[in-house]
Amino acid sequence: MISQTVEYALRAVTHLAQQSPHAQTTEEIAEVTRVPRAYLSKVLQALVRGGVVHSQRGIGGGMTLTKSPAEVTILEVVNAVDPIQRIRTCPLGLASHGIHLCPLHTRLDSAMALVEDAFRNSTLAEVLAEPSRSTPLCEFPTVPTKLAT
Amino acid sequence: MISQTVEYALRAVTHLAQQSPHAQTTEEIAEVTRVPRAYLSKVLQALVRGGVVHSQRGIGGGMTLTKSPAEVTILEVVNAVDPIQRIRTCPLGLASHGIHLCPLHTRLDSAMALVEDAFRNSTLAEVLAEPSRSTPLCEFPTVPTKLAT
DNA sequence: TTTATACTGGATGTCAATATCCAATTTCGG
DNA sequence: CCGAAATTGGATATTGACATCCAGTATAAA
Repeated sequence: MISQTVEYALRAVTHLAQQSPHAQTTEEIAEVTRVPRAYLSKVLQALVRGGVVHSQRGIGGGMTLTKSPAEVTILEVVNAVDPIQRIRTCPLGLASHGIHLCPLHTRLDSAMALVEDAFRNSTLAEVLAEPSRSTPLCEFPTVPTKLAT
Repeated sequence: MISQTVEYALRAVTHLAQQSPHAQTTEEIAEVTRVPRAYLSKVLQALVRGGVVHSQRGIGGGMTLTKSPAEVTILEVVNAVDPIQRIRTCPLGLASHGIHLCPLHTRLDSAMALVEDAFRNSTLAEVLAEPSRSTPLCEFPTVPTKLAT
């Protein structure tokens, strides 16, 4: 349902948000997010083309978010690499269904709309701010507990 | 997002529901639903294994729903051919996230849950009964007729 | 200006989803 | 029983998603 590429992209921008506004190299991101380095570079390229991420070559360069984490939605990230496929015309090519989908495809598209809305209403800042027992990408709790590992 | 296989499966069971309880051959379903015949037979096999569809060989045989259209949910059909992938453990394999997903993956899984719920609360009978300008799988508006069962 | 660093783009490889084909099997009706 | 109808299962393409590799290019710093 959620492609591997989307999963990778979200991990990458989450790390960029955590380190914002400091640039991170592809290599650094790959290690923290456990994404294959070579493939990650392709995913990041898509994010750059999508305007979500800025890239800077050369020493001291790397990747940064183009906006603050509070302004980047999950949906923007998803759309940059693997857009949600909404059903806009009848998949069977039935002319009479062209604009007004039949009940079946209306339901399927509604489900896609639910996902789109959920992603639209979620920002990277919210993901990082949410109190939780675990921190995104991080093996250990940010707030130390007396629980031994 | 929604795989081609799921789309095909839903078209097939929709047609079976429309013709319920009369058996339909793979060939008949393929024509109406515009699904490649050979591939459709594989999809139907999955539906049979999933208990959604019953198959009968030989002359006069074909495919029928195992239950009435009112009892078959979209989710059952989806689960039979390409189950919704819920996120149950941390995709990064972080031990500390094992059971309690981080906020990022919690959000992604919630979106999948939304889809699952939408599909669970939709039956084939509802899809067929819903007033609409177009009828599932049918090119022309259905003319209200007296049905003999 | 030189050099190390880091992204970019193209070529290529791998694998699962999609799709096709056919022989084998079951079943009904004559 | 026999033959036609219909599904089943296995073998085999084809395609796109995922992944790797490397030469080329841009950039900061010395």
